[in-house]
Amino acid sequence: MRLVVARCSVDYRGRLDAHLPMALRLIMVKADGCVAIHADGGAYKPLNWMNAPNTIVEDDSVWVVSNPKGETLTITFEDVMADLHHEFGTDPGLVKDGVEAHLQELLAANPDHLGDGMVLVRREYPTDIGPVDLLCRDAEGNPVAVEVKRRGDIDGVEQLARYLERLDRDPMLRGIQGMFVAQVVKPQARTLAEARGISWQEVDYDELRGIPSDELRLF
Amino acid sequence: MRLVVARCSVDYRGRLDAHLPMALRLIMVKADGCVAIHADGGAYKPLNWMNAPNTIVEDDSVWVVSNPKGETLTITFEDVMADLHHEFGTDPGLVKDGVEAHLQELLAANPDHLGDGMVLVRREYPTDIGPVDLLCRDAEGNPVAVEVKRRGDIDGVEQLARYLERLDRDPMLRGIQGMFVAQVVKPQARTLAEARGISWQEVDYDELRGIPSDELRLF
DNA sequence: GTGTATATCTCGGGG
DNA sequence: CCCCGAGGTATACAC
Repeated sequence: MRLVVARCSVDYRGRLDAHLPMALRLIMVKADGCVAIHADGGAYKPLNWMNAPNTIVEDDSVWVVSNPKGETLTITFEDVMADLHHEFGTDPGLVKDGVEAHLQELLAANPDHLGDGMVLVRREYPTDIGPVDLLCRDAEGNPVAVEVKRRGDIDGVEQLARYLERLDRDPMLRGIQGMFVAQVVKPQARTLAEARGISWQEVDYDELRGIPSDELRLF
Repeated sequence: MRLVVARCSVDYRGRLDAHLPMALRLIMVKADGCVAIHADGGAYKPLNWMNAPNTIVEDDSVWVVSNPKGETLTITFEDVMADLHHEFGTDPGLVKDGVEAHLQELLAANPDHLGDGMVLVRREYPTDIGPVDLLCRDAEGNPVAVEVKRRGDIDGVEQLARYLERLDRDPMLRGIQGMFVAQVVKPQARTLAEARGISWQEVDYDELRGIPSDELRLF
């Protein structure tokens, strides 16, 4: 990784045009060739960047970074305060816990949490436009398609509605109900779900995690 | 901005749990207190981060970064290869051109581009689920709701369909037509639009920019 | 490769 | 403050 602290101006031409006036900034060049221009604030997103793969041409006080799509990032240097280089090697990588996939696993192991007598038929039940998260049957044996999200937004309701439209065509699943499940279901999503005849439910991740995996199946 | 190159392990506890094993990385601390841990690859997104506002407690070889929401980022150092500090000052900021808002302005100024005799009624016409980009009337005086996107994806068609559903309930707008406009309309979006009875159109940004602002209104 | 869904999304605007 | 939409979204994964 190369780190350059310098006064510079930057121009990006590509999917849009963007210009950065001359100022002191950090230029970060990673081993894969990607470049990011950081100001001294504003979360982790750089002011400007260029992802790998790309080629960097250093000419005197100007760098031109270009990629195969024809986008270019031009950095014009005025003053270089620091310029250092370190070899990091490949990173062992990140271990995550608590994302949607895990929420889905927990609900699959504890379908009762979604309603008394609810049983799991299949996770990732396929349709011709993609898999629905959980296919269940309720206490009366009626089919229920469950869409799981960490954040319950309007898009997720649309997604579930598209699945339901397809699933309902299957004679085995005729009259299938939809259930939208998330840690937080946003107001817009609630309204749309209700308008579409889809029930919604908020679940607590920590509470779910506290439940031992489906003790009810062990009787 | 403070830049530390060091062997470290990192643990984040908050919206999810995440762990980074010991390895050589860059720790970037910006003037507003936000912290980002970068590996030597993987675009501009850091492996781990914590946004401002937060407090950093440096204790021997361990940093604990915490924010008001109760999230914590713990960095354990083994070897520090570099540690430098620079004052950047506030950045003059980015100038952008070519995003959706500008496309919408250009079309609002030149509704004829969307069809002969098309006139603008209002930009950002409100509905109870959000504003539609442009409300127009065609040469026959029939209402047309226009959704403008830079990239014409399936989501945009869904969005327009939702607006149309609401707008059609207004007696003044009964029978309203939909028009989906983007620089590129993806095949899936075309198919969905046609299935929904929504017309679609691709527009050229540079061509639009070349048109002087609505000369047809000056007759 | 395109298409689809997720994200500790980030960022900005409006109520 | 939250809600909502856009993004040069980036990223992973299926087809």
